[in-house]
Amino acid sequence: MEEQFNFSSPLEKDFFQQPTLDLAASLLGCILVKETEEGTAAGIIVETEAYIGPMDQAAHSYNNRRTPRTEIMFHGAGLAYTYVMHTHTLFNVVSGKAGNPEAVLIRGVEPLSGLDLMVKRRGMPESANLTNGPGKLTKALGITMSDYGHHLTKEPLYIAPGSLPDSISSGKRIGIDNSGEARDYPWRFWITGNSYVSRHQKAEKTFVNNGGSK
DNA sequence: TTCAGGATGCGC
DNA sequence: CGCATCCTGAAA
Repeated sequence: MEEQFNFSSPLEKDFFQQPTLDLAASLLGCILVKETEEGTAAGIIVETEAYIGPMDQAAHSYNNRRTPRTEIMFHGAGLAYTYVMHTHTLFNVVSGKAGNPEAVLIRGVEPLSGLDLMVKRRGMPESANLTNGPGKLTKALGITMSDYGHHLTKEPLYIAPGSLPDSISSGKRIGIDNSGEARDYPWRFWITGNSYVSRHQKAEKTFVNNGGSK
């Protein structure tokens, strides 16, 4: 029998309008859903990084660099920015006002449903290794370059509200060692202690929530 | 630990 | 053309 998944409705456009650093933190705990003909897979976002193009040397859109690849980042918050690095597709949520090329990279998710599909796509048994990295989670969820420019408020690729994390940590971003002083910006956010975070690193700050839901 | 894979962008 | 990159899996 076909399994049915009922997530909350997708987040609305307004959710994505917040400042990029706030959005990067707010996305933690939210649910990333991808529907394909093979089935639906979804995961809880547990790790993000902010890229603020105009002044961020680590961003593809640094200094407002505008190319076919970065073009979508100029078209407003809530769009999907996917790109290929070596052999892997990476997924970002565009943020900022139209004309400001900013985005949030999704670096880790915790499987929530469609686990069998993720195992099949990754060709390995269930473990944190399934989705604990930006290139791994796109493969597990079935996110590809065909999702480039899709608005994340609707099927087949969307973000739904989840639960508020108990604690959020922040620190330096990963893999940008040749980006001048931007390499040290504390623009990486993760759910404290979650095992689907891509790399363990000392937190510069930790924020504990008091309760509530989102 | 090193290294290849291979899309994209940039500089020569 | 050569080289670097918001990465990953396999080899040594």
